[in-house]
Amino acid sequence: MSPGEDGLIGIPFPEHSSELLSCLNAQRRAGLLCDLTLTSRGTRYLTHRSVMAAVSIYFRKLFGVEEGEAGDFGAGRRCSVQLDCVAPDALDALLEFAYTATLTIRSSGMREVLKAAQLLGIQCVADACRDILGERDEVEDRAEEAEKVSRRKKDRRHISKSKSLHAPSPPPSSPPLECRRPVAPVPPNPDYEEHSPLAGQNGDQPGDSRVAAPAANGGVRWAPGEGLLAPPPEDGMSDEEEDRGEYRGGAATVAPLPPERGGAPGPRKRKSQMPQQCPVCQKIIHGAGKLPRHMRTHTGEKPFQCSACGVRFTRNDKLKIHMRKHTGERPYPCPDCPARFLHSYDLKNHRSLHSGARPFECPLCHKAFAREDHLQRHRKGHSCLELRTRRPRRGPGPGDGATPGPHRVSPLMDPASLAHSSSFSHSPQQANSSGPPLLYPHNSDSPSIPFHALPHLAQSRLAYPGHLWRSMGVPTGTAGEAIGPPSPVGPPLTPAGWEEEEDELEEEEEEEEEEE
DNA sequence: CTGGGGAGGGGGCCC
DNA sequence: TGGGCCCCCTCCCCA
Repeated sequence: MSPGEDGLIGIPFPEHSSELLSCLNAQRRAGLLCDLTLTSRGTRYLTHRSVMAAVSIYFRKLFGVEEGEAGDFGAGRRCSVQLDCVAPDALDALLEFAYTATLTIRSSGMREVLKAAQLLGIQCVADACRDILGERDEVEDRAEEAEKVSRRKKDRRHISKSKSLHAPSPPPSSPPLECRRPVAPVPPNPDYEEHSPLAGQNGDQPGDSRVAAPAANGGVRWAPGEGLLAPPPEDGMSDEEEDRGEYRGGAATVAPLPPERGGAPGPRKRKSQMPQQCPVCQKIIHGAGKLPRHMRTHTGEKPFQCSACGVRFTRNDKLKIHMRKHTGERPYPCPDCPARFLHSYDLKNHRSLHSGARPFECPLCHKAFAREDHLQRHRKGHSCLELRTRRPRRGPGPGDGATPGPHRVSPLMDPASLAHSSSFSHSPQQANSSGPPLLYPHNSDSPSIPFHALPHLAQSRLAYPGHLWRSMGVPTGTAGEAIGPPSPVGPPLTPAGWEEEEDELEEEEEEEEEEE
């Protein structure tokens, strides 16, 4: 915190967003405070306009949220929307998704949900369905190509620094990704007009606002960087295509994302070792066959049970290690003492005790640690904050904070380095861990959205569900790729404002290094 | 607050 | 392509 400045501290409540969503869902199920009635082929669904506007481009446009005017849909007025072009099951699934962040659908209904998601402008759902169906979004291709270029540039950096708090410069070699406001609805398309969600429908409740949205609204789809696009020809989604999802049959709550994320454009073809994106947390999972393993962290499925004590595990290799406790096997003996360990990494940590090596030094108080996680824990505590002094810029010798050992420790206690720390990952468990004020979950390997990319949310300090970000059409590339207006982020969100100057200098240096 | 052990999860390599 | 195995990182818990 700057001297003499009444710095603001953002206290994270990681559970808030999920609890909020859960509460809203309970209200929806109870019909409480529902100000929107959706009707699909005779089936009515009560819901909340604000929620639908949050997840759906279509409803955002319909309610005038984009233009900042609620029009006839102002607060306190109920309205109904007829969505006969959306199958009831698909609409139900989308509503469940909106309130639970989980899409539960049957493979056979995937295409209906895809159509509904495209009609309503729920991009992330459309993405997931499209991926399962083995279809490709050309707009996404371009975005991913740009992301790939940028990611390569970032990978060149040995210090992972998040620039999420600073307005990034677009990579010169990559086309800028823009988060544009949707343009005006496209002219009516005869093919879509006849099943436009809203055409010619009346409200059916007292006080309802009559919805007479342009017919073409129902036939649009949203894609980042493209505004609202004319609907693709129906043959663009050939019914002859087989479902190629990895979760075939029965209800699918998860969906594998395209291996092309970050990969080569062109026809959809899985490449070995190609990264896949988790449809739940949007995390990129590297390695063939690793996505199902990762998905079990979301589903809680633990198919591997210990025959001795009944403890269950998500992974076979973890069960194998666990079994060592029963067998007494400790395959990693210390050559310097009788100690034996279950894990190789434990042995590695242990051996550093013998050597006395403390390669992990706090750049602020210069205290050295044998283990990196201990250093991280130390830095998360407050003891070091009070001792912080300006870090020596760069230079040789111990304590310079640049290269304190075999592992290069992120030298600054700035938001960027904090964001890089695992405390700011997507994992709710990790996010629960105590730490300095954080802004939103972010991991340099994860597709997080910089705050400034969404100026209307820039004042918020809460983590925002990923599906909402994506549904807003914001490119979910790595931080620094979504190009938005100049950051309106106002008050300092962390007590690290005094380091901003250093950060800027360091960024300049890094840019110079890149140019070299 | 720190040291140490254990566990969860991701990535690489190989089959 | 998926799974096994291993290594590594990080977090949690306890002393």
